[in-house]
Amino acid sequence: MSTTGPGPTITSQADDFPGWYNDVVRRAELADYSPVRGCMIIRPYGYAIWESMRDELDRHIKRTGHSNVYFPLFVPKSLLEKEAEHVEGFDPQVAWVTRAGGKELDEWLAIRPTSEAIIADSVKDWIQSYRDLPLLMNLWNNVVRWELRTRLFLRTAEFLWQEAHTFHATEAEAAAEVDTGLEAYRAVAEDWLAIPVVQGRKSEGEKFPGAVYSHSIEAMMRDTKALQAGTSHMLGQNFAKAADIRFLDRDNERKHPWGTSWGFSTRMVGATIMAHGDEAGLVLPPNVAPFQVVIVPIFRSEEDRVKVAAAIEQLEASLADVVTASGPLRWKTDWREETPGFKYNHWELRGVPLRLEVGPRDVAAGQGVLVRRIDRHKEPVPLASLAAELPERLATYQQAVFQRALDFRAANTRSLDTLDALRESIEVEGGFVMAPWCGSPECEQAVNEATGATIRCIPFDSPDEAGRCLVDGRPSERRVLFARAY
RNA sequence: CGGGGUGUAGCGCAAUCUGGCAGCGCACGUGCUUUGGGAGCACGAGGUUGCGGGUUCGAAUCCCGCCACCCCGACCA
Repeated sequence: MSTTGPGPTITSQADDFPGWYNDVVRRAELADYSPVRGCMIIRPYGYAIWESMRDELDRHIKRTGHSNVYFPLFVPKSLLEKEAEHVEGFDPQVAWVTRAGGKELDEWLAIRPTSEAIIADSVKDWIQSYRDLPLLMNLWNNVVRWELRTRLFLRTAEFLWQEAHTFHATEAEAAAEVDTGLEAYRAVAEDWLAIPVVQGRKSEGEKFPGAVYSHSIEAMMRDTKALQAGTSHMLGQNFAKAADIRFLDRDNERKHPWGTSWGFSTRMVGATIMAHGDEAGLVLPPNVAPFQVVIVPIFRSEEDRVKVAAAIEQLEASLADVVTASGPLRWKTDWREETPGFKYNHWELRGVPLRLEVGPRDVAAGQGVLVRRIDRHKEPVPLASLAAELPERLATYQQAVFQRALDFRAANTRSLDTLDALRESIEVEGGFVMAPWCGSPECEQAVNEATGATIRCIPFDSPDEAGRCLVDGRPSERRVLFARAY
């Protein structure tokens, strides 16, 4: 199955979601495979989407008092191994440099899978007094995790991300920082990418190796599977103890600081594709769309072309001053020598929110035909007033994308009480299932083996509700979120 | 790691069984005609048939070895 009409097509979302995803990523020119297995080449259109969410998150990070820094790509083996749970969790995924400068290295160098270890070691001299705290740092970098099964953007051996690392004098302060990080992710996901998320705590089995606890935001893709979209970790004093970081507190006692770390990666580009896309390709929220409006000129004769060009030129002059929620309006007029139909498909595949068709009939009427990508709704609009209306129209569109995702999630979330009902629901309908759980790893494992679903998180906003665990019937305090996940 | 499959132009494939000029569609270049939902015609460019070895007058095709990738399982999260 494929989209209608002649010309190249993409795999139908309904028939084969992974096939659809791959086609969209490749055909919309977001990314390519690389000569290195599991690694990806991010192309200009894909990188522009990443830059938009990166820049927005960076604003949140700086607004909340963090400074950007840089630490090395290489982590000495001895440092990576200091925190026992950490090294055990990452060991199979670490890539090593064993040879350099023409000889075997005395000490292997890990290519960072994450930077907790090297940062803890590096900052121990910076932290002497409670006056040196909190230390709030953030890195934008690349990391390598040697994944066996990779998918463009979603899980690649090398990926781009941001990792915040902070140190605090008290546990309460560190706990508040974990919330700060997660709130930044919620804001970027929901307000910028129009992806509604469930915030919650990870189960013991799913938390970050070396963390005391982990929080995450979880999003629903359009195949109803879950995607972890950002994590924020309470590291407690684990890494501080491993690296022997101590500070002298107000009470003249030497103490280990409490740490946090939180990360958000290029996986979110994949989330944006899968949370909004449809049979025609990408559907991008205006805030991240590299182009928010595309203008398609239509003409037959040279005489018509001149008239259309004049009208568009006049319109473009007014567009130059338009400011949207994500900065100056980003638009493009497509003058390529292709048919209008070709261009419609081309820009729909790329998810451009608004398309303005301008032909001879329109010019005669002083209007254009504005078409919304999300529902192909067509509307004649006067060219003279369009520029002034665009910020509002784009804001409305952004909200419509979010609302549609919210409705989709609601329609695919069920509250169930038994393992049989959960299995039936996961296998037949997919989606999210809210079910009571006693808290034991054994019952968590039992659900996973029976259904393939995992506990995505223990949601913060799930109401306290006494019940019985869906596996062993023991008392449960609240419902947790089960789903099959990427 | 086990089982199965596939490697031929940028992409998708045919030719392999039965050895005999390496082809088709899309994409790409030029020209003309076109342009309100993926335009048409003509001409053109593009190849170490995954790599190495063997058999043969002759190998994409047969034989041996290697490599890569995909699917299923296992493992991991």
